[in-house]
Amino acid sequence: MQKTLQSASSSVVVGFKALSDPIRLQILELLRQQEMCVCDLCDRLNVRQSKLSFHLKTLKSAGLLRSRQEGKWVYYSLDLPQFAILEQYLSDFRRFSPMLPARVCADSEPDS
Amino acid sequence: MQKTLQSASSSVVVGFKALSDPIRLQILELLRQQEMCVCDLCDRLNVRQSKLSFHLKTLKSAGLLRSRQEGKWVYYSLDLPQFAILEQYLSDFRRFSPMLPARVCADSEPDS
DNA sequence: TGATCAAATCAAGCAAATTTGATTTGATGA
DNA sequence: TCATCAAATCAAATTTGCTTGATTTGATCA
Repeated sequence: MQKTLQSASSSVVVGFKALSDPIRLQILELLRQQEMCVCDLCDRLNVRQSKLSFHLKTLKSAGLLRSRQEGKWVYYSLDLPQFAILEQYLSDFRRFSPMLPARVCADSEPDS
Repeated sequence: MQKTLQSASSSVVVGFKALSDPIRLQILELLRQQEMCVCDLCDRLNVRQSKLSFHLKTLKSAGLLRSRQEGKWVYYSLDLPQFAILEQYLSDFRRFSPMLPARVCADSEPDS
């Protein structure tokens, strides 16, 4: 059973799941510009702190964010390598799809 | 309010959501090789027909699959342009992230 | 027309993710 | 030590997504 490429490792599923929420994409888009602390993100996104904390945890678990503590504050920033992995997973679909014509759906036994 | 790039259009969220399920990734990986009808996918993935139908609909709504009817059968295949859009969305994070150093979290008024 | 088969749809039940408000943790500084 | 503040955690309520079995739709063919 040869696999053409990687077979949906769970880190890919987790990555895409992390990307599948509007608030989380907004977080990422803000952090694309610069590292930010939780309180800043709260202000800019206008969401409650516990809610933000939940989504930050989701993104961090997925490997998309890193965090760093400085005094009372915790700064979050993008963890770019994981973005590259997901990007690669997607690009493989385009690169290796043979664009074959229809496969005839033989009702049963292929019978040589 | 200038947006650095696209701002998480809902089609991107829907796309990533569609990609965030193991069964759906398996479907895509099978279809990377060739177009297939629902019954073939059922056999190969060993899932019930109604379940598969649900996931195929999810993928198609997200723009990742196309379908084509031929007699009693419906053939599904990858819809590659949408893959490229999601790929582009991800790659923009890597391309335009300035990798700035820490942003100091000034408690309140910036006070010049 | 009626039988058959592939696929879609539907409603009900179940599982997982999200939101909310309250509480806890942990660092800072008086 | 105590007060304060940023952030994480928790339990409960809610919402959303998934699964299942049954039914419906629609095409084919006798």
